Amino acid sequence: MATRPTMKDVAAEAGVGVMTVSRVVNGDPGVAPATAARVEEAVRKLGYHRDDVARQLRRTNQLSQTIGLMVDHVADPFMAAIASAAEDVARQHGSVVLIGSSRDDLRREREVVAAFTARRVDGMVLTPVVGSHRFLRSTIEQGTKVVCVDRAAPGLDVDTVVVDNFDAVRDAVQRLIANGHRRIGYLGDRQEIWTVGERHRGYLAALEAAGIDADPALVRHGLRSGPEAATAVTELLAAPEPPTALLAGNVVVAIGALAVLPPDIAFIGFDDFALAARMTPPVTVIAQDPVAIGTTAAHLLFARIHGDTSPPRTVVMPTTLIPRGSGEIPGPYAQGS
Amino acid sequence: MATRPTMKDVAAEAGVGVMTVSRVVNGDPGVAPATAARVEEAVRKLGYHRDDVARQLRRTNQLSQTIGLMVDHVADPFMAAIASAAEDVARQHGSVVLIGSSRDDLRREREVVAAFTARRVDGMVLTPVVGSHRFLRSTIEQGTKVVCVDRAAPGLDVDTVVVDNFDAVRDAVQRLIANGHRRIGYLGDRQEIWTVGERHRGYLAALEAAGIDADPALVRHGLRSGPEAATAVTELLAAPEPPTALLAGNVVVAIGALAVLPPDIAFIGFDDFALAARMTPPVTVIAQDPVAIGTTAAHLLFARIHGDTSPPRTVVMPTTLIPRGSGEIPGPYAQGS
DNA sequence: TGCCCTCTTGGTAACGTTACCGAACGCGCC
DNA sequence: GGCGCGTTCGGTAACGTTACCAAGAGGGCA
Repeated sequence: MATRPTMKDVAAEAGVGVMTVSRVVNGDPGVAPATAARVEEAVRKLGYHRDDVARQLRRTNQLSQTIGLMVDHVADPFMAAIASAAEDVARQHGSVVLIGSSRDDLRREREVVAAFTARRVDGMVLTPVVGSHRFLRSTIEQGTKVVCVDRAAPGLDVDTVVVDNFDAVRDAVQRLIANGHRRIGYLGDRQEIWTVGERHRGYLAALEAAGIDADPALVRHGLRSGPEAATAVTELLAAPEPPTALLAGNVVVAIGALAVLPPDIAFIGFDDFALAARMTPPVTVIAQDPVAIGTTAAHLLFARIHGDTSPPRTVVMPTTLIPRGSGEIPGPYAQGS
Repeated sequence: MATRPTMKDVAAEAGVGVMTVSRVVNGDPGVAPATAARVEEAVRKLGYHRDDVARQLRRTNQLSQTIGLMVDHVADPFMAAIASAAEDVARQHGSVVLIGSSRDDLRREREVVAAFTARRVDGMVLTPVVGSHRFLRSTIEQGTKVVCVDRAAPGLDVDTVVVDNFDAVRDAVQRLIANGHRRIGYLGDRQEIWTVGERHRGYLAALEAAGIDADPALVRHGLRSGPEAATAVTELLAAPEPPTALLAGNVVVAIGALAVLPPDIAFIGFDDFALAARMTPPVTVIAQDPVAIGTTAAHLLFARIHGDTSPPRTVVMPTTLIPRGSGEIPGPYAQGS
């Protein structure tokens, strides 16, 4: 196994100095075309690739052209779409993306962030988990840019891209109420997650505005997977006074719930998903645009990396309620029924 | 904005030499507890993080604890599952993952691979695109390990993890034929992609074995998105002699096709997807296990990184045909109908 | 007391690159 | 011819870390 060639090897091969090789490799001006050709020939012959590790070390206050992206779980389609969008933007800026999953574990998030900063990322996009993010303080102070996406990090004064979770869920629940439902179930992930908390608040606000007492028996928090959500639905519906409508707080929960949901129960899910329109009945959803969210977050990050020092801002992206049928199933109090 | 502290700063703060700081930071033995405590205090006070860029430079023949993962498109749920599995394995080995998408573009693949090697990754997992991969030769010779996943790279002698694409599709098409279909449509991505070619060959083999002439009018290649697949289905079904059954070569095509597919056309898709069982009719699929595939590929890669020098091998993971209904719709030649 | 051995500690030289400076060369002009 | 200038090139010193070696302190033993 050949050892990796260095500029010195290339220089020797081409009969020039290392500085000339450096200039050619980086496309710097001031090299005679004939010399450059000789160097490029040597580069090809030896299979030389510039070593960015050494390069970054020397160019201390330059950029590493690397950003980090930490999401809850890469396999989650919503997060995957954000990741893909972020990667596209990074590419436009000549950067690559380090990826990591927190799996909703603060210790793991810490480790991922540490691994990122140790690799001198220019900045990172995070979907923060529950807990204190004070450990990010020193990282930020040392110049690493941070943008939060999907979830806000309370106590951390950074750019944030979120959607109008509270309004969206409140409006959706109001819609269910208007369609004649009073016993509306709520299925959500861990309530401590910012997004989840906002959505739950929206649910409660809609009930309160309609003068409906919130029944804790209709609420299930902490659902982390499809099967957990399915079990929760089965249990809710087996209760003495089952709900006539359900709201699912995210797409994982929604898909899990739909696997066992009878077609006569009204249903609205947060996040759109493929084939929602082909279900029986077609599924009404609160749609957000993960590509737009990821793109916006990445643009904010690169603006910071490139010197934007304006005060941190929070961008609220819109959601759209897409009525397809499942959310329009009338409830027992529907007018005219 | 404070500049990033170095070991020298910590050493000055703690009143020790840099070597002592290095030892403490790396948990090396041979430092008196009292001294170590003083250093750790200084580390905390200054918010010091080890600079792995400099570390890697010095430890030239050591590992960078970074691997690359290049897939066609991160947002593709199949690829996202592989990415997630690979990240989990990487984490077990204390490594982080650089991610990149080729988007089926050889030039882009080259750039991503170059960006990976420039960052001295220990190895990479690739889903190679169409084209020659000779440019990987020098990278491999210089010690970067490569594992191909999902698709083989013809002409590249590396570990590869694939599924039995040919057999799986041939068996699925045989099943459609046994159910009375003779005009069976095929919807696929670019035929030049290894996986796609294998699946198409399986389709042709099943037809030939049954003595059915392959009708090119029933075959659509090069479908890169859901909408393209939907259009293709609409066109195929509008033809004078439309197919009575369809086989979709991957999940993106399948989901696109299902958006417009009438319920009386038999259908089998490659790759399982959420809620396939809840469609009307429930969708028969050839399922592969992306988590197992990604995990296997990552394990192979780390085995190589840790010194495995046995000859490259190809691991063929199993697929499972899951009959749910859509693939069992009888055709015009069904017995007893 | 002198010697050796262990424990702890620090100095120095790399790793591969680039920033900074200076040198060599050719050319035009006084 | 001498001088200045632009072009092309190379030497040297960093970047922050670790490998290697060496040195001082302290203790045990002859």
